Amino acid sequence: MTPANDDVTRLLLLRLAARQPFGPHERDLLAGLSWRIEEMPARRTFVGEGDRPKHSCLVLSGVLARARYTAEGNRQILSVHITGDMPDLQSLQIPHMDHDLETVTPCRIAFVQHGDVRRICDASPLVASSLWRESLIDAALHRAAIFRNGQLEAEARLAHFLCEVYLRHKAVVLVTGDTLELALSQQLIGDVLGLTLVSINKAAQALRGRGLIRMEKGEVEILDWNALARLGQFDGGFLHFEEKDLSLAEAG
Amino acid sequence: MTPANDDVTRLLLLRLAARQPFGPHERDLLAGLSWRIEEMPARRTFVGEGDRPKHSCLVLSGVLARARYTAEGNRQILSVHITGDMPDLQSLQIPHMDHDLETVTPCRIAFVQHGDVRRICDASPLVASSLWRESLIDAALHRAAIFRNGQLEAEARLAHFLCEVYLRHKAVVLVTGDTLELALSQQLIGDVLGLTLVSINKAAQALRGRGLIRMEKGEVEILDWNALARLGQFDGGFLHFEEKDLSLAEAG
DNA sequence: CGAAAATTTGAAGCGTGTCAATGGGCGTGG
DNA sequence: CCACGCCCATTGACACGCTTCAAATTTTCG
Repeated sequence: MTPANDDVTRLLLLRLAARQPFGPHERDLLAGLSWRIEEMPARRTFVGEGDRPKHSCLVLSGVLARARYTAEGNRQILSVHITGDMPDLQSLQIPHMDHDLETVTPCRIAFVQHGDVRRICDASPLVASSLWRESLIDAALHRAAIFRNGQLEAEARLAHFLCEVYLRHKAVVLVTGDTLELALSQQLIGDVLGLTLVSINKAAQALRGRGLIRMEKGEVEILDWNALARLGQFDGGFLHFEEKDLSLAEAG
Repeated sequence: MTPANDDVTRLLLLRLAARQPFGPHERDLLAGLSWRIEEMPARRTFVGEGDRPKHSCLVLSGVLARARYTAEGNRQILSVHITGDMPDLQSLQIPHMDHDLETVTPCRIAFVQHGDVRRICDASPLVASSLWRESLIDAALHRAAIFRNGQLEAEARLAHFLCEVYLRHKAVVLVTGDTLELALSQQLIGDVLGLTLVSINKAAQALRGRGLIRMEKGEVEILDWNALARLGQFDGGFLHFEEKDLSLAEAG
């Protein structure tokens, strides 16, 4: 166990144990995983659609996206991932990737072999179910995206997305006050919301005009959480945080 | 074990064992589950957003949908489910429902207690991972929906949806030739695709006009699978069927 | 400092939504 | 048996939100 490996273990435990109490047995199993850590530049596709990965990964820092492309080359971002997320847990159980995995900003990513993960899942139902739960929360995020992109118009979509991103950053303590560093271009947000960057730009200005957010140079500040959540019809419940996390969020 | 219970077990094994070989131990565990079977009329919401269900369910017959509603009362259907699907597996691991579960047509549904399912998961990592896999395929369907609704326009969206529905019906042998019984109103398809029934109607006519489908009285016939799949940019891979299933589909 | 990327703005075009009206199919009840 | 009502499919006109196209400006980074 290198020190780097310990850091990864800490981050993983922080996430998994937040929703399920672990005993020493589970902690040992998780601490026994060996991770390969890799630095990656922005905009690199490191797992492609159709691949059969033999590793899963954990985001240590940076922003990463899952995406599919149309025949015309347009990108639909399926989800955005930050520190503490495991964006390709599904590859553990279903062989072929149905989307790409690409970095948005420069990232530090930790990789672990599928075989090792399967081994600790078999050794402990508690570990297995905690990872299962993570992948179910991932699916809940997908459902939120279907709802948001299908039913809300541009301004509300953006509001909804910012609420989600804010809460998820808060949960891993990447927020100072009500400001979060968000290195997401408007082009990228457009690809998330199924809109063009022109629409995003105008929606962002509308939200600024209403005094709901401040947004500049890769920084977003939530000025009026309640109004933003109402406009975006955002219900944080789908993130399935513990009560303590939610109360924190609502205080924000 | 009533005979009805045996039928449910058979259906469940058909689904789970298709992607993972089971031993007698796993078969016994699954056969030991006790199901409560219920008949339900069309358009009934039997699990609501915010509920904490203590059961999961398996669709025996009929069509069922997961849905969320906007503040204005508009419905976004998150997914459509048919015979053999387990649409609320997620409730096993995440307590609160983030959406409704409602019947579309009259349904026969089998319910099983969460506790019983957890017990057999703890007893066999193989059972656990097969259920986990099911929920991951569910998530893959969500991703397909995000892509489809975000990037394709009306005609292509409808084509994509029909391809998906066709393959899923075929996988559980609910198709005769290239015709499937599909008791889905255009209103409902609109709620799936994030479009109005007017758009669906026009898209359907366009597809008929191109000679790709026949669609009448709750029946859909695929006339030109390849063209339909191309138009809908549909790649069946995300359904993660076995090779045998896929080859069947491609022959269709 | 220069090149590339990101933001901003304006104008015009198109895909969907909205509104409205008609007709058909089917189960219920007189 | 027919009448009624409900749901569904169909069609047309118009409005509106978003896309497309284009260009200027600012920011970022090697």
